[in-house]
Amino acid sequence: MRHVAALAGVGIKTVSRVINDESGVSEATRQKVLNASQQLNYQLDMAAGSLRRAGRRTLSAGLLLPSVSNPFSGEINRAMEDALGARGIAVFAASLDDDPQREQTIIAAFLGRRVDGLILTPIAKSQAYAIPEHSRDLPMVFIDREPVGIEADAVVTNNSAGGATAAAHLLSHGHVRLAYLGDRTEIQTARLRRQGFIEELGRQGIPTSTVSVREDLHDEESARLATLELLTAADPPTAIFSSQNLVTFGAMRALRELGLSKQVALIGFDDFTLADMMDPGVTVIAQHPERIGKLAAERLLARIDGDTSAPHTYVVPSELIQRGSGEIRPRA
Amino acid sequence: MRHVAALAGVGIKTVSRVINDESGVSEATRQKVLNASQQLNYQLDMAAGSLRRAGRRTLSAGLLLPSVSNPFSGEINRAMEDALGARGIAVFAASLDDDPQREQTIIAAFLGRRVDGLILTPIAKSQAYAIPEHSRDLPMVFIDREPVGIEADAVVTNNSAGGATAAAHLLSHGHVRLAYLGDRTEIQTARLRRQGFIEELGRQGIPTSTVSVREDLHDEESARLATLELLTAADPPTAIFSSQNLVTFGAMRALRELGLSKQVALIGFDDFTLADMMDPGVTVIAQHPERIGKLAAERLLARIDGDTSAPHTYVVPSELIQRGSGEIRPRA
DNA sequence: TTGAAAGCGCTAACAA
DNA sequence: TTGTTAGCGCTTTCAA
Repeated sequence: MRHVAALAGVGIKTVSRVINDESGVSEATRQKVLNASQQLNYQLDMAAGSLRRAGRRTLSAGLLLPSVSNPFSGEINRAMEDALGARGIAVFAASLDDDPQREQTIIAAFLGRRVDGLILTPIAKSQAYAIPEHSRDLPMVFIDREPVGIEADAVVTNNSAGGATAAAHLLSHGHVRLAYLGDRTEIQTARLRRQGFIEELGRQGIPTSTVSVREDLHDEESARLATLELLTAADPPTAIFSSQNLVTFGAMRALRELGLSKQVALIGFDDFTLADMMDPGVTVIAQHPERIGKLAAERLLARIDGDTSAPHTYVVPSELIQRGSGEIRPRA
Repeated sequence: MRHVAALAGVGIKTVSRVINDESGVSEATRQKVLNASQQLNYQLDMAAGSLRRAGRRTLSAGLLLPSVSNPFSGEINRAMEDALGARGIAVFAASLDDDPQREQTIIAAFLGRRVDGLILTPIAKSQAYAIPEHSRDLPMVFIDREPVGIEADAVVTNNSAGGATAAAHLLSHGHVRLAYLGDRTEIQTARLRRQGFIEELGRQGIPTSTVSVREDLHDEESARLATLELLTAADPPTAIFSSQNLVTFGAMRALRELGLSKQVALIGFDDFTLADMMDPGVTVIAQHPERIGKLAAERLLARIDGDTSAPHTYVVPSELIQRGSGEIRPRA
C-alpha cells in the first residue's frame, strides 16, 4: 500500500480510501491510485486490515462437520459457502470424525484465526467449554444436533417426526412385526429417530415386544450383520427402519443376500444418490442439508450483524420419499 | 498478550516465547505465563503474528474445487485437510461451478487472505493470469487437470490410459460396435478419456466408423437422452463407455428403460457409491481422489518449504474395477 | 479532499 | 534468561 501511494504520489490513507471504496476522493485521484495499484498488482491484505478495523472482522467463518467427504456434509458445506460467500466471507471447513478431542482442537485453531463465527455439528457430550468464547461474542450456530451445556442457535432436522412418519407409513401398509436399526445411542439424532419411531408404534397400539431394536450400528458391515441375524431368527420382522445412510446400505445388502429385497419393507433415514435406481427403489425419510446449511448461514450472519435475540432452535422438516421399498406389504 | 504479560509480571516477549514454545525460558517463568494465559483464556492471534513473522506464513491454504458438494471433490478436500492439517494449515475450500469468472474471483479472495498456497482444478482456458502471483513465490499445485499458460506442479489421473483400459476391456469381451459418451469437449479430462478410448480401438483395428461418439453431455438427463437415441437407432452399439459419473447415471437409466441393462455392456469413468449394488454391478475406471489429494498436498508442502525444482506433473493411475456391466458380451 | 500519526497484536533484532 | 524497541500493512482519528 505504501508502494502504491508512492507511485501514485498520494498519501497512504488516500490509497486506503480508494481500495475500500470510501467516499471523499476526487475522481482524478481515484484514477491515479487505481492505475498505480494495477501496475503493482496490488492486493489488499485483509488480515492486516482486520487487525485495526472496528469490530475486527476477518471475513472468515469456521465450519465443523462430521467429514467434508460425506455427501450430507458436502451439501451443507456448499450451502454455507454460497450464503456466506455472498457476503464476502470465506469458510474454513474441518472434519470431526466423531472425535470430541478434535472438536476442541479445531475450534482452537479457528479461534486463533479469529473467525467471525462458527457453525458446528457438536460431537462432545457438552459444549460448555465454548461458553467463554460464545459469551465473548463469538457467534455460533449448531447444526444437525442441538448443543448441550450452552445456549446457542441451532438448526436441526425434525428427527423424531421423521421416525414417526416412517413408523406410520409402515403400519399403514399392514406391518406388525417391525425392526429399528440404529446408530450409536450416544448420538442425539439417532436417539430421536428411534424415539419418534417407537412412540408412533406405541400410539398405534403396537406392543414393544414385537419391535426388534438393534443399535450401535455405525457402519455398513455391522448393519449388514445385524440385519442378517434379525431376518434369519425366528419370527423375523416384515419391515425395517434404518436410522442412517450407512445402516441403510448394510440392510440393503443383507436383504439382497437373503433374496428378500422385495419381501421385506425398508425405509431409510437420509436420502442418497441412486436410491431410485435400486431394485426396488428405496423409500427414505429425506433431510434437506441444503436448507439446513442455508438457514444456519443466515442465522450466523444475523448474529454477526448484531442480532442479540434469545437463542432459538430452528427445525427443518424431513420428507418421506416413496420409491417402493417402503410400500412393500407383509406376506399374507 | 499484553494482558497476559502484565498478569504474569513478565515482558511481552517472554509470553510470546512461551506461547510459541521457543527455548530459553526458565520453567518457573513458563508456568507463570501459562497460568496467566489460562486465567485470561488467552488465544494467540495468528494473523497478527504472521504480519511480522519471517516468511509471513498464515498457515492457511486455498482449495478450488468443482464443487465441495460433489463426492469426488469431497474426497480430495478431505485428503487435503488431513495432510495440511497435520502441519497446522487450515484450508479454505471453494466451489468453481465450471465458471472461469469465479475462478479468478475466488483466487483474488484467497490472495487477499494471504494463503500460503493454492491447490486448484483449473476451469479457465488459461491460468496465465496467475503468473504474477506464482512467480512472486506463491506455491500452486493443480489437480485433476493440467494448467495452461503457466508452469506449475500438477497431479492428475491418467485419463487417456483409463480410456484405453476401458476400450481394451470391452474389446476383449468381443464387442465391435462401441459408443463413447463424453462430457463437454472443452474439458481437458474429457478429451483425454475419449482420446485414450478411441486410440486404443484404433490400435486394435476397430474402424472409427463403427464407434459412435456423443459429446457435450454434462448432466444425467442429456446423457440419458443421448443413450436412448443411440440404442434405438439402427445398428446400435453393444458396449458403452461413459466418461464421467453423471453421464454414467444417465446411461444406466436409459439402459434400464429399454430393458437392456443386461444386454449392453457399460463401463463408466469414476467410481461411485453403491455401484456394486446395481443390477448388474457397474464396472468402472476408478480414480483415486484421496491419493490425488494427498499427493497434491505433499507437493504444496514441499513448495512451501522451499522446494524450487522444476514443476512436474504427477500421474495417479486409474483402476479398472469389474462388477458385471463391463463384462457383458455382445449377443451372438 | 487529503494526509500525518498512532496503534491493532504480534515477532525480529538486539540489548541487558 | 529476559526485556525493549521497532515495525509488519493496515484503519482510525484528527488535523490541515
